[in-house]
Amino acid sequence: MRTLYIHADFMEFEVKKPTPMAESITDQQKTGRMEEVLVAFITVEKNDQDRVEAVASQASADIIETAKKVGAERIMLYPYAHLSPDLSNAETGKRMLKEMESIVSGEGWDVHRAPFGWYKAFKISCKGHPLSELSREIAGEEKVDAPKGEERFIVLLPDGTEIDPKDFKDGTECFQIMMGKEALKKEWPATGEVKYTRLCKKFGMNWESMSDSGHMCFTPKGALMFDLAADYSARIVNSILPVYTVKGTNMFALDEGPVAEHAKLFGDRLYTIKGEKRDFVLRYAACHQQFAMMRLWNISYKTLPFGAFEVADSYRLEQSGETMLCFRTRRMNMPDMHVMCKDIPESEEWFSRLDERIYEEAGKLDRDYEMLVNFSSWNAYIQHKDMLMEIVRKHNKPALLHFYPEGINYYWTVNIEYHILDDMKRAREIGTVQIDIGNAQRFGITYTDEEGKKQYPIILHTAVIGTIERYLYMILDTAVQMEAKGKVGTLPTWIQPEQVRFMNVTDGHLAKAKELAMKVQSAGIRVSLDDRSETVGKKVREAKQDWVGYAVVIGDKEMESDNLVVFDRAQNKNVDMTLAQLIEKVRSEIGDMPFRPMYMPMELNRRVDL
RNA sequence: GCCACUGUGGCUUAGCGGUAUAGCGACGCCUUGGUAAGGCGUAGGUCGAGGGUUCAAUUCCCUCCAGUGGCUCCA
Repeated sequence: MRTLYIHADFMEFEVKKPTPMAESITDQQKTGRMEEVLVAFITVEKNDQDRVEAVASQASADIIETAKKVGAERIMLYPYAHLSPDLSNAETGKRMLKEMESIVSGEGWDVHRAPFGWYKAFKISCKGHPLSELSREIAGEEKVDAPKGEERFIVLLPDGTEIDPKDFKDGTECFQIMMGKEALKKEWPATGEVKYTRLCKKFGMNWESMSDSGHMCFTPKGALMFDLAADYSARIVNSILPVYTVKGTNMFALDEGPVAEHAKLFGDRLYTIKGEKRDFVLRYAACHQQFAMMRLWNISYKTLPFGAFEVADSYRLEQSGETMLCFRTRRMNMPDMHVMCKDIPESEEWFSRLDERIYEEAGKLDRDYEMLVNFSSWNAYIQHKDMLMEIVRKHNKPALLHFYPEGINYYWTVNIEYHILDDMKRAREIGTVQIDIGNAQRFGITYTDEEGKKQYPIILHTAVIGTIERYLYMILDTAVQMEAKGKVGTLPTWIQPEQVRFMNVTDGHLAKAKELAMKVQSAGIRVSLDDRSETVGKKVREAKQDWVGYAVVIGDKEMESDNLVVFDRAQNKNVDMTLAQLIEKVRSEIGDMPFRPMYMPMELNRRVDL
């Protein structure tokens, strides 16, 4: 259906002569006039024929909403065949208009339906304000997954008690805020100034204005941090179980059955592109690729469980007004692992282990999670209750259980969203783990069991540190919160773009500074050299602004002695140490975290201003 | 997507019906300086895009685009 709305001072019409499909009308119905009216010109299309009720209710709702918004007092429904080349048959058209008339009047509106199938003359006076003319296309999609029943929430305590969220007053601030938002539909608390974007800019993480909304670009510092986080995500999964690392494409044809089915379950937010012959969906996680590969693998029960892993560029068409730097993007990078398990008990065992690791990784950044546990049905809760109780007891914290309306065919049965409380007092989901019982069958992934029979594995989905972007968000937010407490904001040493910077006092000290920098660099540390002809004060100022971990001035004193005066950002003071001690200190802080060399020249004199 | 606000050189920004501030940065010269900005100078902008009102629009109005905040959404 296509519609055109005009908010008018008045609208009047008069029928001229009938067309062959004209409805029979009385003399009284041959003219009509309304004032302060929203006129809806309506074209019923062929597509609407098999779903008159859905279209009529959607269109009526939209008309009423618009009428309220513009402040119209009355509504006129005006059949108007000229908005579409693809008309429905006359029967459908008449039925649609009558249906809409009854819905709109049922809502208490003064409504007038102009006769169908007559040539009419009309006079209209459009108000001309911005919303006074609007057009719509109404698809009237049948809601395939129409929720049956209500969603509900329960707070599950470590002692096994189940509490209604509105009666639960304990738990962390994060838990209360998450519960308020999710279960009690409370508004977020008032937010302060958004501070993390300052750090995004400082470290070169920005929107790319020449792309679609929600696409980020990273200049060298950000690119380096990004890659280090991605390296780390790979290291984590490989330390958990045997992992097959793969690389895939990011687009899949929508005419492939499993892809289409999976897409349907994902709902809107699909990012699609047109190809030459086929239409494609951009993957919203690594699922497609890994499942498409694994359906071809010969898997024995002896090799289970194992993981498949990729840092997958993933795409979701988030609403444009909803994008948020490093947190909600249309293109994101998900370190996505799927764990193939032979049965439910094995999947629960590994679900628990992944949960543990997810908490551990937040802990390494001094952050803590609260759990939002989603169930696709009450039965799923009963089925996994023992596992969940074990998890809740282990963390000794409540979990907010969310039950989706029954009867929706989700691929997962249970998933946990792990939320942190950020500087703006918002609960933000970072990590996740899910149990998937649907996709093995959908994609035809099987393993051979002890008796030589084909079985469908249970698949766990997990992003242990969340998307790379969100992990960076958590790191930057942690730094923002340090500053909020009056401390100097720092990044963990391993992910600092520049761990050490040397700066010479005069030209005469440059060779020495460079020599020391090279030594530090060869120890596997990112080091820069401020060789510009600037004053020491200025160099130090900029080193501090750049959040360099350790800054060392090289002058006459350092020419003569091995002792260095090192500015230590974390302590925010100067510390005396030798070069060997400095190297040892930085290396031990990096520990066994990933290392990459700098993504830009060592010498500041050579650097362009980014 | 909806509502509100914002959009001025690479960045931060002043201003306003008569084509525009300043700082940082860049570039040049001087300065060889010891832990958060050394000095002087030069270049760089058709004030987000399009349309309208006007003798004249960066300034007022409309539309669009982009960003920010809130809402909604987040199988």
